[in-house]
Amino acid sequence: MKLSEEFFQRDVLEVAPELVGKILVRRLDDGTELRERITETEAYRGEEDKGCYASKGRTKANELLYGRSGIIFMRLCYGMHWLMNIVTGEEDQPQGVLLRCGELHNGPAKLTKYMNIDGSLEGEEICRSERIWLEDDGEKFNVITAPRVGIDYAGEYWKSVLWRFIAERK
DNA sequence: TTAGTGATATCC
DNA sequence: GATATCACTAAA
Repeated sequence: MKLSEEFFQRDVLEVAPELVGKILVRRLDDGTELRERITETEAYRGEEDKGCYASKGRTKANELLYGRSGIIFMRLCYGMHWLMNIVTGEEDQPQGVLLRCGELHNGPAKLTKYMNIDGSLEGEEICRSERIWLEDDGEKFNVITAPRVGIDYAGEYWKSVLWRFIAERK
């Protein structure tokens, strides 16, 4: 079952843990379908979240985060790694889910590399796209929480908040 | 541990 | 305009 737009229209703190265990499907131009279960996500929420791209206000680069839910927001990191985010929540609320790793590939950039995901998917609507979408196969997982990674600069509070969600098979 | 890589933010 | 920073990975 494909995930609907309503799924992403809720607060990121509801969407992120529920996204864990869902299946990311990527259809390449030659018709090949790649699928991988998402095993780890992170929530980024609002301008007050120092770890969020939007913490320094709205810019051209993070504009998509403020947009409608279900839109894919790509970030090029360290010049060579694509990280994939999905925008959630209401319009004008900068929040989104980072897909941090899949069942077969640990590491956010490995996931996108394997899936052939790059800047060309920026702005794609994940509920309407023919190139990439998410499916729910009904399988349930335990979701454990942990502090987010890679935001040492964000300060003690935002560093310690448990907005990282990891799947654990039941 | 360190190099590689490039967009963006921040500083002149 | 320049440079400092960054949610990473692979190779050593």
